[in-house]
Amino acid sequence: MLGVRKRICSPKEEESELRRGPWTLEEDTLLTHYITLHGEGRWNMLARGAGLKRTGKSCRLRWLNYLKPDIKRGNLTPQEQLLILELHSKWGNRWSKIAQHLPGRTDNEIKNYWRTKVQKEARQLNIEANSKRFLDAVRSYWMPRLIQKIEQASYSSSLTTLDSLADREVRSTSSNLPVHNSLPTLLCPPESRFTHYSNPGSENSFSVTSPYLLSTNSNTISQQPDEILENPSCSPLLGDTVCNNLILSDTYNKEGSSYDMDGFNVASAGMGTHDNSPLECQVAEGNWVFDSMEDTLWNMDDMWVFRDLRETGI
DNA sequence: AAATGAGGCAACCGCAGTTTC
DNA sequence: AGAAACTGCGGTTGCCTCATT
Repeated sequence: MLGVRKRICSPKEEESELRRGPWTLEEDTLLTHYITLHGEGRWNMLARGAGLKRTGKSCRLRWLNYLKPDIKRGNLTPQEQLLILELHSKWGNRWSKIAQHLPGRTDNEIKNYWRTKVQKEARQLNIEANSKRFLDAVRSYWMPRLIQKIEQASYSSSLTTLDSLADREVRSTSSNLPVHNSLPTLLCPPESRFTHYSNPGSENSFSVTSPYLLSTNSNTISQQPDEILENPSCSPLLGDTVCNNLILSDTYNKEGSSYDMDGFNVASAGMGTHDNSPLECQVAEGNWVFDSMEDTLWNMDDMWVFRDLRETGI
């Protein structure tokens, strides 16, 4: 495709000068500075304008996957992992589409996560990662485990909150904060494909009737009715009873509310009963990342359970 | 201490769709 | 209108780091 458009130099000349491989700090600075002044877009022109000996593609990739200010760093949170699993089960390898629902995460990062973590586990278990069997396992075992992790983290954080309140001698004023009587028990017999949580001590009890479908727009999560409705296949799998104070999303709000990402639903404090209203979450931004948690989706318990699952032939 | 292997991730490639001239 | 350039996406590669032998 030889250009009709004006070129500063011929493609061959240009190509011979092009740099490849890892970006240097100087290149990063040049790119960031140029984009700060002139904005994104027209990447080939931008590359030349910034004085970078890189292709426009390379600049775009570097910016979108690494330099852009709102990019999140660090391990994926259990919530994010859960969302990835759910959305992947729905859309497959549509990484950019999935990434749109995880603010600050890039398609590349999600793709890498899937390939290094999820596919690896599937390989080790001799299951095709895109098979229905694997999908069932993910939905029946690993998603609940993640939810459990999320709730446990929530529980810990609420304890921490209470402790810190106590330290400040104001605990008595916050007696309305719910305290879990017990952690949820995962009751998930191998023969069942459904997920059940129970927390006998909790008065709050909900039913999950649809996938944990959350969509994001900027920094908010909003339920997207169409997407949920177009995915009836997910509902039966997740139409399970969940007790306790935790549910990720589910019944979309017919009034069309949206939720703050920071409020992404690990419902703990102040949760009412489920009455088809959107569930809200009291997890503050600082708790969104569970540093102490394993960054991997699977742990040894998961593996043990899954081997059990294999034997039972799901 | 050196060699080896695995994991993680940034970057590249090829293709398809869109935009620009 | 059509060719060229641009953009975005998904798949793949290769390099770096760290753990293990």
